[in-house]
Amino acid sequence: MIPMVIMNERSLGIFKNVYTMKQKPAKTDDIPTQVKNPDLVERRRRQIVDAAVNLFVEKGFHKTTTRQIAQAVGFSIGSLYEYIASKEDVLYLVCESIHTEVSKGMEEAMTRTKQGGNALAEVIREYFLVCHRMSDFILLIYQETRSLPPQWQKQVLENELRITGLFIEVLAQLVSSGDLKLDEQSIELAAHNISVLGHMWTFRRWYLGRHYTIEDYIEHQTKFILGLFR
Amino acid sequence: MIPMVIMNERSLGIFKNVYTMKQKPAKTDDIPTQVKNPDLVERRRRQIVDAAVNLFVEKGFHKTTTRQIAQAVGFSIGSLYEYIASKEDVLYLVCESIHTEVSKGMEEAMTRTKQGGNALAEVIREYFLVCHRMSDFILLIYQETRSLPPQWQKQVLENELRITGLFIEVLAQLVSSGDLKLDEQSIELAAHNISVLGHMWTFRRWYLGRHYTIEDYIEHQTKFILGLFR
DNA sequence: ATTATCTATAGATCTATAGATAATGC
DNA sequence: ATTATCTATAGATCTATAGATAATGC
Repeated sequence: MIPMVIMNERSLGIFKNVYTMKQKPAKTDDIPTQVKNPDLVERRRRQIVDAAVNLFVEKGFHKTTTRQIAQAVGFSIGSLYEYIASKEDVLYLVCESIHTEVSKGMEEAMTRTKQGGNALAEVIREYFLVCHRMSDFILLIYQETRSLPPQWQKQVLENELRITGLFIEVLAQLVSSGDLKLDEQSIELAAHNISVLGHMWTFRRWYLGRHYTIEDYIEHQTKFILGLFR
Repeated sequence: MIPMVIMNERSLGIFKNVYTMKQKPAKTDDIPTQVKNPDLVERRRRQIVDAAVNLFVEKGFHKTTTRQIAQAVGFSIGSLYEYIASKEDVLYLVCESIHTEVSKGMEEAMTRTKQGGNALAEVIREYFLVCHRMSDFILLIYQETRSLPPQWQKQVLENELRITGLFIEVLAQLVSSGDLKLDEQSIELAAHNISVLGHMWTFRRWYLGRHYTIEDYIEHQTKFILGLFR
């Protein structure tokens, strides 16, 4: 379950509905299949995703062929097309799965830190660690979202907003508890900044990774972000 | 000419050679051509870049065909291959040209603001405006750098570092003039952050552009970045 | 003669499907 | 009988080049 963003509606009215969009019906309904057994479809699609995500990370979407995907999964090209209708479908399944993984990581982090004193620093830390673990996959989303058909592209972008919404939630709580004084727009932009600084570790890792550990990075960036609130 | 990063070597020794890498010989030397006249090569390649960049922005690199590029330039597929040796060459020319454009914008900005009182805010402003103007093209680099052959990929990443180096330079001057107290690593990361927050406007524009003008964005982000230095 | 450009196409893929085969359950 | 899987290939590209043609300069 994706936690809804809880916020003070009076002070944060503009965020209503933007960061809380319901998820579309599960992917099983979106992508046509010739196979009747739903459990089998789910299982096989998980296999497809597991094989494809590695190929996409390694060679990119366009340079990976449907045959390579089928081979990596361990069945024939014909069978692959029983579970999807096009190559783009595989990319969508992959993007979906990555976002689910990130969301799951963040949910765990949120419940683990909700009670703590310095909630913001804790959440930033957990988020950055998720970005660290998911580095290759987040990068993939940056690079290949545009290869998706428009309606799915939109869905991936909404997923990004949902994660940004988690930071809005934390910041809004700090505001309503009086620990922080920020207007609506500043809260929103700060939340986007946190999201993107997490991603920065993934797409500048070719440089940062050679000069900083993830712990260095978290420490410095947390100081930087909290600098706003002095 | 790319301005070298001038810095206090004692206090900023670790940056030596990393952000100041010399540019490789001009692209004309890197990419083979069948045509003898160098002026013609340069002129035609400019035409190729102008046509290709728009196609790549519109459809992406992989979904653009060499025939479409040739047609958009206005000559035959055969002629196209007199000026390049592979489709990847066109992508490299495009990436090169985008970086040259961004660098040019930043150089102008740097000379225009160097004398001013609040140098950092001015430079940030000018940089963000460059990102705004070059939005589609910076996004393209994020998406397609990985489609380049490794040696050119590396060159594109070095170009990114050069731009980050400009911010290091400005920050280092503030430090040496006593207006700012920051250690080496914090300066470096702050410079990366500024670079990436400029890019953020390009890759989250689908959302931010509907809620903020570029002026709003500059105002808020400048406050955010300067927050570090109170 | 030399340089630049064009036409026509070789050669290599790659996606997606039709039709055949094997496995499963009544 | 029904469902899942496989083999073989149609059909559609797409990159890159060979060889022919046109333009330029001595």
